[in-house]
Formats: sequence, structure tokens, C-alpha cells
Amino acid sequence: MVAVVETSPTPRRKLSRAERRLQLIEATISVIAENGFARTTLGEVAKRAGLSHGLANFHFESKDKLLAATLEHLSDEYRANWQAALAVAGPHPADRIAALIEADFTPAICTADRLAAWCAFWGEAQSRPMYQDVCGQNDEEYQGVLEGFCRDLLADGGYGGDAVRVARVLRVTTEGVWLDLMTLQSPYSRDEARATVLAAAAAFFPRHFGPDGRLAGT
Amino acid sequence: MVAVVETSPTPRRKLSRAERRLQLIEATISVIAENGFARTTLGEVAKRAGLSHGLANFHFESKDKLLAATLEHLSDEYRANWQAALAVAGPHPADRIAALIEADFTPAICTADRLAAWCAFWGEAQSRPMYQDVCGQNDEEYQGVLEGFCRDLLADGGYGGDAVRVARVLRVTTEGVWLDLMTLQSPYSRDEARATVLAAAAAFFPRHFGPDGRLAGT
DNA sequence: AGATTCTGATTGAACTGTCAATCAAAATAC
DNA sequence: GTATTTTGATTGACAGTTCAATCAGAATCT
Repeated sequence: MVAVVETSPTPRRKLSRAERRLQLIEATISVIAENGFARTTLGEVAKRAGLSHGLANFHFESKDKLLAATLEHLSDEYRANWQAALAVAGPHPADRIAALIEADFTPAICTADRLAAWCAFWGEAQSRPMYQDVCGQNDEEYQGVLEGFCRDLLADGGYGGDAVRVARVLRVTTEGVWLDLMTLQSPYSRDEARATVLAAAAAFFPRHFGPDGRLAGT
Repeated sequence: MVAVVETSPTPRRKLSRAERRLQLIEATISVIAENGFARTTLGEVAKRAGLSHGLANFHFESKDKLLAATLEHLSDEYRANWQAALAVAGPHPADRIAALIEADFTPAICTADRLAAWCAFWGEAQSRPMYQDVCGQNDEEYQGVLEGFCRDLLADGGYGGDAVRVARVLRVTTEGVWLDLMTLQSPYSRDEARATVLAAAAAFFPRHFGPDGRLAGT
């Protein structure tokens, strides 16, 4: 769960400032995933990190700022993930769209804890400016990049349709299947979730995407 | 905001049991929409309904049960809405799919308060059995009905594709654009949201749906 | 190297405010 | 008159925040 040390019986005071912050953020993700936003307390976060509850306020000044830092961590991590995927993807717009979809289901990103935390933040987004402050820019960047690839592929492939709406469908379908994995009584697998997004891509770009993803040789 | 009385200076004891419960539920929706789940208190709910705070516990036994009743109200209302839309829709599967999509954007259902409340409940769904207990059956019924129409239209129109995944894309696209309306920095309009879902339908069923919805004469 | 000082991370108790739940009394309906 | 609904004060628990004391490790001195 916690990505850092916290192993030996006396690991105290071993971690740097940044590592300690990260440890508390990971603990926060875990608590939010398990208890929900409304029942996330500093005490539980500290307990899960094996630290005293005063520390959270020492490192983050307030509960709100800890939550904001947690969301920022998730958002930056997400952005770094899709940008890394694009860096090794082919130049064709279909390759780049396929890379973006695939990136959303990377095991490192698409974990139960992280998905649950994302959903919890979305649920609170309406009532707190925090979400838009932290994620607004990253979200717009992602939508813009995906829109560009969709525009290219629509033109390149001679497809009809509006790039903005196509990109939006692909993005919200991903978010939607994530939500399904959290809220459904009997959720389907991560592979089925990815296949669902690819089915949408195949509907918009039938000569570049098939039921199993990117079609070769185009 | 509140759909019921609360007008004259002394409206006390005017409403029946069911009406009073509904009044408290509407106030709860309003508070959740404005403050989020984590900051929803019984005191604020009662205040918004113009009642004293002891009443919430009198009519619903506990805060949890008030929240569950609120979710149940939303879920039943949603179900009644799409079933009413189906009752007046044509028999062709494309007509029925179009009716379901249209129903999701009815002004009575697709209000800022209700959307925000739905998102808040989704955010808490992972950590409380409440959501699945209350909505699981309705959600499965909706998915099953939509799947049936998709299966019929895929066969009838000679389309390729998997009915389960097509239905899932249409459903989560609707949920996704709802979420967008809540979380985006500069959200688009309800009409644009509906057009986005219709764009997805047009991708799967190009001979039955166009950019502006259901195509006539098919 | 060993002793001393300094820094700032860490703890845990105390304080404060808030909220859900309870309940006795008042108001209202039947 | 009796039953039901409503009020508003009270209670107890709990969470966020503050803070003084502690302590580990780094830096400095001899």
C-alpha cells in the first residue's frame, strides 16, 4: 500500500520531507478509497501511515491542503502516465489515440484505490473549488490533445463527425467504465472495461480500430 | 429550490407525513448539491426546509436513513422518467433508444441540483453498501432494457458490434457528460451534452441516427 | 574523533467547535 | 381528550487544530 520505507521496527526520522509527504498522501488515497470522502479523518490517515496525527498538520498545514495535495498528486501522476505513453507511441493519430486509451488502463494507474479516490474527488468537485483549481488545467490539456488526434484521424481517414464530440465520448467513456468498476453490483474486468472504450473507438474509426483495438497496417 | 410549501409565516403542521418526508428529501438534495456529501448536516437540511433539526431524526430515524431515502427517491424518479418516455415512444428499437437518451436530458431530471447529488452519491458508492442496495436493481434494469434495444437494432440494421458494450458506451457517455457538467471549468450546455450522446449513437447506428438525433423514415 | 550545539521532525495531550442523536415539553390534529 | 407532530435545549462523541516537550540526526567546535 505505502510505497515507501516504513519496514524496520525503528524507521523513525529516516525519510526526507518529500518522502514523508508522499507517504501521507498515499495513506490518504488509501483511506479515501476505503472510507469515502466524508469519513476520511486525519487520525485514520496518520494511523495508516504509522505516524501520529499531529504530523499531518505539520507537513500540510490543514486537512484541506492535505486533500488538495493528494488530488494534485493523482492528477500529476495521471498526466505523466499518458504523456509517457505518447512518447513511445507511433506518429499516426490512430496509434496515438490507441496509446492514450491503453494508458488509462495501465496497472499502475488503474488500481482500485486510485479509481475510488478519483470518484470520491469527482463527487465533491461541485461544492469545492479545489477540484477545478487543481485538475482544471490538466483536464483541459488532455481533452485538447485527444481532440487534436481525433481531428487528424477524422480528416486522414475520411470519416464524418465532430472531433470535439468524438474526443469527449472517448474520454467520458473511460471515466464512465471507471465509475462502473466502483459502483456496479457485479463489476466487469479491467480488460472488459478497456474493450468497451475500444468498441467506441471502433465505432468512430472503423477502418483503424477493431473489436480488439488498433488495426494493423493502416 | 424546495418544491413544497414553506411559504406562510406559520405553515406548521400543514403537511402530511409523506409530504413532510418529501420536503426533507428535497432539502437534502439541495444541501448535498451545494455543500457536498462531507459537509451535509442535519441542521442545514432542517434549516433549508424551514424546520427544526429534531424533525429529521423524527421522520427518518437517522442521518444514514435520510440519505438512503434521498437516494431512493432520486433512483425511483429516474426510473419513472425513462419508463414514461418509453411508454409514448414508437416501437422501433431506434425510436426507443432515442427516447431513453432524450429522457436523460428532460429538464425535470437534468437539473443542476439533481446532477450534483447523483455525483455525490457516486463518489461515496465505493465505501458504503447503500448505493448498491438502493440503486443496484434499478441500474441493472436500465442496462438490461437498453441492451435489448441495442441488440434489436444491431440485428435489424445489419450492424456489427457487441450489444452489451454498445449499450454500456451509451449509458456511461450519458453519465460522463453529466459529470462534465459538474466538474468542468467551463461546462458546455445541456443541448451539447445531449448532442454528444447522440454522436455516439450515430457512430454505432449510422443509418438510424444522425448528428441531430434519430433519422426519420427508417 | 568525540563532545556540544542546533535544527526541525515528531509526539501526544489539550482545546475548541461541531454534529448526530435524545428527550421532555409544547403545539397541533383528530 | 388522546395521539401525533414539532420544537429547541441538552448531551456525548468525535474531529481538526494548536502547542509545548521530546528526540534523532546534522553541523559545528575542540
